[in-house]
Amino acid sequence: MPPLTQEQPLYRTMTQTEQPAQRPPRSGKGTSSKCEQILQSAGQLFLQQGYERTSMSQIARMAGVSKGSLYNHFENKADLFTAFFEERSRTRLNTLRSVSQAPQPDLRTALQQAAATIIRLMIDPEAIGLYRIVVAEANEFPNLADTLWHYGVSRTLTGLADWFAEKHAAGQLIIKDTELAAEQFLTMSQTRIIHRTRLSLPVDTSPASINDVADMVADSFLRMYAP
Amino acid sequence: MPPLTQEQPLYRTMTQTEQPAQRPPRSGKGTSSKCEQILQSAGQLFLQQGYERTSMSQIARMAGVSKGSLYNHFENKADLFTAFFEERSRTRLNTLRSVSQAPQPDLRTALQQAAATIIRLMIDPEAIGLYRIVVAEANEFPNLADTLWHYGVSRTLTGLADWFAEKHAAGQLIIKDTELAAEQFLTMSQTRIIHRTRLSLPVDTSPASINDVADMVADSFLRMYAP
Amino acid sequence: MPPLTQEQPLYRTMTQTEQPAQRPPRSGKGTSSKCEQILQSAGQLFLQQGYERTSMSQIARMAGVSKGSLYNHFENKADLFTAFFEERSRTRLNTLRSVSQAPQPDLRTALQQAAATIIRLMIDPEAIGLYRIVVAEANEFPNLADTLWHYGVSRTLTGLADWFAEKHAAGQLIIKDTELAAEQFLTMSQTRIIHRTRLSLPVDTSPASINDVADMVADSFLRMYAP
Amino acid sequence: MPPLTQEQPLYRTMTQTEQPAQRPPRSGKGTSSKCEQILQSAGQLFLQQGYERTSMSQIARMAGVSKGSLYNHFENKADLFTAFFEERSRTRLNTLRSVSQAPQPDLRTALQQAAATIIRLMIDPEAIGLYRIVVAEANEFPNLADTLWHYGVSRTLTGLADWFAEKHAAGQLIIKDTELAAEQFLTMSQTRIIHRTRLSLPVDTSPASINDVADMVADSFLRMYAP
DNA sequence: CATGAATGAGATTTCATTCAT
DNA sequence: CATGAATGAAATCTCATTCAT
Repeated sequence: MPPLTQEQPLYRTMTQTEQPAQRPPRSGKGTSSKCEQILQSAGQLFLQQGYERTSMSQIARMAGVSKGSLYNHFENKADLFTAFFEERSRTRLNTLRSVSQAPQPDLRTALQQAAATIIRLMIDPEAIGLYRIVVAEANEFPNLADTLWHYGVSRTLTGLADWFAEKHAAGQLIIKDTELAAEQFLTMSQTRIIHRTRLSLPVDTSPASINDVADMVADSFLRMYAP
Repeated sequence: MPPLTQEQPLYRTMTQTEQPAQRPPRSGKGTSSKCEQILQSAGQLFLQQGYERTSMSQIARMAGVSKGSLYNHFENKADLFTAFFEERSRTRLNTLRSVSQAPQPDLRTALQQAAATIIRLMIDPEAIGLYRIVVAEANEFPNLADTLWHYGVSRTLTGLADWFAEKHAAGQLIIKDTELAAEQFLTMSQTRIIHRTRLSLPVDTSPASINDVADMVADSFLRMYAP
Repeated sequence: MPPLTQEQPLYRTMTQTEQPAQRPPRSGKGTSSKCEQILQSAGQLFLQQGYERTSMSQIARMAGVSKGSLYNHFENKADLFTAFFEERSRTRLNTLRSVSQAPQPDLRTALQQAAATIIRLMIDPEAIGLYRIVVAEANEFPNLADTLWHYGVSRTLTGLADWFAEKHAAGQLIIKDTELAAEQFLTMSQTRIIHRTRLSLPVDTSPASINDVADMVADSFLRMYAP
Repeated sequence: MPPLTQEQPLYRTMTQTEQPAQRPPRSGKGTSSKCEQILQSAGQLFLQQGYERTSMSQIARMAGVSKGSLYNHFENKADLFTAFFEERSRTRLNTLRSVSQAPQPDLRTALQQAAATIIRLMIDPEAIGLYRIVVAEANEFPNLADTLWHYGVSRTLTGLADWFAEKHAAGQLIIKDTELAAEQFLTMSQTRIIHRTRLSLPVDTSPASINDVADMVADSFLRMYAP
């Protein structure tokens, strides 16, 4: 049996605008529950153990299907993996979109809440798992980063930038490059808690601790951009 | 402008004092070139491919030794892996220590140079590889993060914090919590370039681009902490 | 992460009454000839060479299947080993049951025939092999002795004891403890021939020699228990 | 009562006269303590784990010598193994010799004590281990059985036979073939306790239990051979 | 489509033995 | 003699994938 010789880079990096193919479960039959079942189990295992440590047998066993069935729905392990990743990125990360949509009378409060929301969302075990997978497989599956960026970061940045533009127009903030500001805001929100959680370092993730960091982010941001 | 709220007691971050065991190459016989040869090859492969994708046969082949020899020097694959990681962390990451030691007449220039240095060091392929490994194996090898923190982050933070304390004493900066400030500085320096490099996303790593981010970091930091 | 190294004693000793699990060949699909083929080859090799000296590759080669197939049918080498042992014990040792069932007019002749039958059955190469395996692996696989006892010794003893009870009731023998008498009869039958065969010592196993020992057993037994 | 039929010429049992080579530790240097140290450790491991499961590294480690030293004293693993077995057989099994040497006024008591002594000596863990090794390696190391027989069984049988001859001459027993009687006595002593201990089956080895079996042996023997 | 037995390559690890020092 | 690093063969077991049913 010829083994797959897949040392080649495999996947071309997408541009940020390119839309990842919305995989239909290979047949227009709709939401083939078996397919979802497989993706569900695969996801749990991939997120916990990573790509290499997860075997097709494990997935089949957990999904309650035969090993052969996996190959009826997905070409191979890599295909199942990317399908899982896109599905999870789509369904999970779009929650980040609404970071800046809860209106607050006070600007500082609004900023603080936005930062706190970002922190909470990004230390969720699933978000942490997706991040780890992207970083771990950056060489073998460069496309994952595109997917993550597309569904996760990109929307968040756009949302924040738009919001900052409004505040700039309203005279509450003075920001020339709103997109850079958005990136700064997002980066600063990762101070301490998100960073350490990604490394599995011991860290205080209590609401109080999250609020402290969010306070710091809001204050620093205002010092940087308040009139 | 609202004052920065960083009164919190700074929860215990890590066992910063705890010293990871300085592995002797199993015999005090000196530098045991075979051992280093193995570590060298293992390092190259682990950094490129990660833990699971790297096989002991590959390592033996590249090091020019027999498979059995690997097990005369290291108990098993995991042992070799952690030995490699500690050795590389020690020899490579201590360069981060000197981030803030080049004296500059101008404070802003000094800050900018520090940020630029951080960026340059952290997008070095080896530093990126070490980070990826820690994140990828955070579940299986939680100790890696401790090692990385000990040899890399901890020293940098202490160096920055000491420097900021001097500037505070000199009246050039107003910083109550110098350690938090150091963490902010380090986090902000990761904006855009480091972040995207870690994800293998296309990114401009030219000196000009690095300078731009460093400028931003310096300016923002001054806004946050200048008198 | 290295797999768990399970040096632990593996198998708990059964009680004598507990019935060894009647392994189905993992699927009720019938007689799964592949499975039997494997067991057949494994048996031949285990009996000749013992557990440690027999390799899975050898078994696969002799059975004409791939190495991987062995692990589709049996969890590991130890599992295959115990499966083989139970199957052989069941199919081979139950012949011992009928030791005392050939009716003879003369009691002494009957006893002599019984002893001769025991000797013949127990110096059969396969029975010798099974005994050697049990003794050799008594520490690593304590369950084997239970199996051997269950399928081999236990039935023989019961058969003999029942027979002696009949003769006692008929006044031909005076035996209080029929079970002890059965054990004595069985032990005495092992004098010289069985004993030395087990040790691979040179020994005369001719029918004449067997008859001599059987005579001795019958005579001694009658001296001990005749009225 | 039919007379015991033991007229047969007693086929040649073994090379009882043949003396196993008394290995000198390869150099006339006397009792090279290192050699004994190695044999001691090897013995412990071989007895516990058997031949195949014991590695040369284990032996070297336990003996506190280097692996290379093993090969300075013994040609290879098999050589070390047989050397161990002969040394242990010599030093341990000769205790069996004195089975019948404690004089007792009462013949029945003397027989009972002899049987009890045999049982006690043969369920000693070391004796059990030696027996298991012989049986386990009967194919690979047929010589072990010779050694065991020479140092263990042969002497015991001769001692018993001589003793029985005395009693025959004294008119206390009527035994034509004293050697066969000795073999019967030895075999009967193995009933229940020794047998089951060799198989690691649960068995009562209390002094009371040993006395019961010894009583049974003495009584049976007297019934067989008393005038 | 679903199944699960079959496969063969390759993974980690062990081990008896050698040899230069 | 003693040492211990080095070796290469072989052991057990895993895994992605295929294919007949």
